[in-house]
Amino acid sequence: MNDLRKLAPADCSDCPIRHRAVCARCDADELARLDEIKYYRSFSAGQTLMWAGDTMEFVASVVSGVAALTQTMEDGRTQMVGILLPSDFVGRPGRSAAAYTVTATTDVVMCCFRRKPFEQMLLSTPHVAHRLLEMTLDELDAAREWMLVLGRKTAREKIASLLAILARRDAALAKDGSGQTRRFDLPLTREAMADYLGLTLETVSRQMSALKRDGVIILEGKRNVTVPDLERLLDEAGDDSDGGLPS
Amino acid sequence: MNDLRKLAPADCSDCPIRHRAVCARCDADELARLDEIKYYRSFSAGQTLMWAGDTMEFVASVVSGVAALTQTMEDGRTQMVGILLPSDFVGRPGRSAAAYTVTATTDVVMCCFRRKPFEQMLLSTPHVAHRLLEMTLDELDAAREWMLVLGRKTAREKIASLLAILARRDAALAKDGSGQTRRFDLPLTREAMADYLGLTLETVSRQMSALKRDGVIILEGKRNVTVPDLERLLDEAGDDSDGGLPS
DNA sequence: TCCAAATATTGATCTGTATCAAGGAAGCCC
DNA sequence: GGGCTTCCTTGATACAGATCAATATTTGGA
Repeated sequence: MNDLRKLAPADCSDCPIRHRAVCARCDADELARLDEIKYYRSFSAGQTLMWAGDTMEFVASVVSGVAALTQTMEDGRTQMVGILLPSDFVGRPGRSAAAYTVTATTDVVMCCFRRKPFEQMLLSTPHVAHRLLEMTLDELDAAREWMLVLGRKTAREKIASLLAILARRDAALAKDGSGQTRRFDLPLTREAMADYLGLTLETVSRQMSALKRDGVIILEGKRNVTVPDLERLLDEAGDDSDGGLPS
Repeated sequence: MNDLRKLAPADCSDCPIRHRAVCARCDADELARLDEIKYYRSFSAGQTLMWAGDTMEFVASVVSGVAALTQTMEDGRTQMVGILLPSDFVGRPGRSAAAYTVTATTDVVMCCFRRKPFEQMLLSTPHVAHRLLEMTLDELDAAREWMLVLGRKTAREKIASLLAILARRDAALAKDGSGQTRRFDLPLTREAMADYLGLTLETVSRQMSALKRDGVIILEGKRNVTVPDLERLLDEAGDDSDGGLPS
């Protein structure tokens, strides 16, 4: 995730998946086979798509919206372990039980593939397996980058890191390129941000206010964020200049 | 990592890789091809195998010893993002620059494959790619499990979580099965433990002392740990009974 | 065998974030 | 349009873990 490669291109608003996430190199025949085992599902904000431990009937890609992968301890402490943006893939071929709880944080449309036939296809279509390996390695990098955020950054740096990811993603989506000013809608509540960052929602709120007071971001309402100077934000995040993303 | 599947079986002390990590399903011909592009390298404790950003000439599997993947911020804050145990794989086919710094925490022997020919082999040998996908998914699960530890657990729970992982791994290696008492050598300094757990080394030391005082562990010297009651330790780690590992 | 360096322990104090608590703003249904 | 409900902000206080500091133990080399 957080990878430009995973963003839906403008010319496939219908199903970005077929073009990018799974079968960038599929021929017509292979696409037809995928179409056969594919179906769409919609979820509304707040809905849980699957619970950790559930049997998964499908693997899927996000067509639109944002979903969160979370792990929870017995006493209720919750950690978000991943965020699914359009074109991200969820599900683990070869394992039937879901490892995490998946919750829609906005309205979400998923493109699902029935698991068994998809696994068969993996075996017979090396470049699909290859693409999946590439995507999984990207996610592993993202998860490890996030470990640094969770383990070593201050609350302010954590917030800045999250905003930087969202600002870049949105800029890429909007294709407004290298414009200095970035403006986007937060797809997460303060509580969801806290769960992603290993903080409490009060601390998130305070740090958002502090970043606003210091002019690092401009807040209109609670969800609309403008970043007047991306460099400044990255600085606040403690990232060594480019944060590992191609731009 | 932290996966039983990745442990060297007793019958291939020479090179566990060929049997498990990469080519569990290779035929003689394929093994011969792998042998051609394979060589061994030794590193002594404390040595850095590669720096983040370095060009990697090879991908590799750990034959023996323990190595750490770390990320560092400009000001020196360091986070360990992975620990390489025997039979773990390191390197990213398709990308030449190393994403993390890799450091030997004990003496280490690696089984290296030259990168270019290995990538070729991946393309022509689907089950190797498949095995790699499986391993990468395991690592992703481990990384995400660790995100919960970093983001939400207390210092005491973090220490207990780390000890639990090491205790299980060692028990599996020693094949002493379900014996209640587990005894092993810590392959990490207090500082390395701190870097793994997102703590300071003083806090690690204090919590180790506290766990010792409370009878959760018995310490002989600084590095030899005995766990009289694994259940108790898992309890201290806050894990819901089995911590996600098969046993 | 002794010394120096590396590693670990323990204590005193400080501080960033959690926790507890009280409103305030925005959406949404009747 | 009033009154829920949900989400957010802000303040006061507490505490876990960081930091600063001193000492102890182990290791390795001459």
